[in-house]
Amino acid sequence: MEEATMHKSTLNVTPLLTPGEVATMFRVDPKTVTRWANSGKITAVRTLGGHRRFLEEEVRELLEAVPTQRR
Amino acid sequence: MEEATMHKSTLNVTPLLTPGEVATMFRVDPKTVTRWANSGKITAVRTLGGHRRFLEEEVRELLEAVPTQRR
DNA sequence: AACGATTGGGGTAATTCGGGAC
DNA sequence: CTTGTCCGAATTACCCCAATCG
Repeated sequence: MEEATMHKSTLNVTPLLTPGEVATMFRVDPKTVTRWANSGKITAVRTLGGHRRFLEEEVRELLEAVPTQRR
Repeated sequence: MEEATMHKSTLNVTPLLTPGEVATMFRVDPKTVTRWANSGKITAVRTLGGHRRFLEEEVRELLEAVPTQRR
């Protein structure tokens, strides 16, 4: 579909994830994701109300980052 | 809103298990599961804090008993 | 405005980590 | 050779309640 005929606007938005979604992906508690953000282990964007949102791309990288074993 | 109900988009979810859960399923000590991971016998993903998470699918496969013959 | 679900603060239990030795 | 246990330290989970989200 061409841009001119698209109904929804094609804004360049970086996909964001909620704390709950990130928590699900890592199999941890949402509060744990919050602690990761506070300690600078993961980038966090804030809503105007103070809630955190996370970069989907960064999350996927962090999930793949640590492979398996080490001797 | 529940995870299953949210229409956020197809969030890539690979079901993960904690060391304790895997240990319970195999009826072994969690430390033993850690040893399996360190020796590369089972795949492990890491949380940002260094804790291990295991692939549920792989665990289920490993749990499958071979009645007639092993090895 | 009102509603259910989620999140953000805190505090306190429970797991997990790593090493090491038996 | 595998497994369970011991230890201290670090990480994570669960509890409350008020605020934000959609």
